[in-house]
Amino acid sequence: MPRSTSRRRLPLAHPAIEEIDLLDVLHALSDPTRMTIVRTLAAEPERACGTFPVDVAPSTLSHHFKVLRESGVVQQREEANRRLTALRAADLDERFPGLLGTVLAAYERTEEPEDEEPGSEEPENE
Amino acid sequence: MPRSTSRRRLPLAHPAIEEIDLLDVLHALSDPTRMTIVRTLAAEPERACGTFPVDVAPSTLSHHFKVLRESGVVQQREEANRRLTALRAADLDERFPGLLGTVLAAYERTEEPEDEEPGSEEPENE
DNA sequence: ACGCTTCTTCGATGTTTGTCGAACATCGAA
DNA sequence: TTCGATGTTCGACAAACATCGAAGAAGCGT
Repeated sequence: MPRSTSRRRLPLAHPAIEEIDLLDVLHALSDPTRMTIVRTLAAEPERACGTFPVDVAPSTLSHHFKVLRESGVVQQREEANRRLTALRAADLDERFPGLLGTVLAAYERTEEPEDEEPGSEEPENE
Repeated sequence: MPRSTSRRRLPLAHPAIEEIDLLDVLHALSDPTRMTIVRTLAAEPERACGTFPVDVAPSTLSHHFKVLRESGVVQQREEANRRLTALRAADLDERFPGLLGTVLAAYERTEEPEDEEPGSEEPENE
């Protein structure tokens, strides 16, 4: 059996900062599941794939991570048998200043109550 | 014969400000043709459908306007023969402060040279 | 009344997308 | 090495989407 030493170890192609396309980012953010992932990531530095508060099959989740990664929104690194995902907040902010923050703020403003926030959960009154 | 007086005159259903959905807006903005429309509109108060610098069939254009209108990004009104489209910049800014401006700025930052800008066309040097 | 301009609606078409289950790969632990 | 936990890749599939051409509707001009 060909021991390719590791297949998941392949560089995990992330786009360079200058390669990040705005339309790709907007598209990546326009899906509910992916937006949840991004919001969750905004509150934590890093997180394993399987630990996100989304309700889809593992393979579907994997697909969404691929979209987010290839659009430059998130970054993934291998750690043992897990894959840790992080927001590329700084990179995005360099490429598109203020964009991520504005989008995130816009989302939170919309879904204020009765929405289990992944990060802080202070009951905000509108 | 029922003179409905006009069919295109129907209110042209636009979502109310509070009805505007962020994910719908992001999706609307994630298409190249629609982004061009929005950019064009950002430079002018109003414009007729057929006068946008996009290269698609009229029916396709109509479809894109529908997406933009139903997501709350643009507003359309009848004027004689034509349908005038305008950006709902103020509404969007009330709903999602800063979003439109940030996205637009992000786009311009990306496509600096060799992109025929719909608005001003001074040869800017990067 | 007739035609011209503008724009929409209606299929049709081919592509992309979100979703799943099954199978596979990797790593750590027993 | 055998297991279990984690994730990915591979079809498959239905729904959504961008696109077009043809046909239709409204209004302006002649």
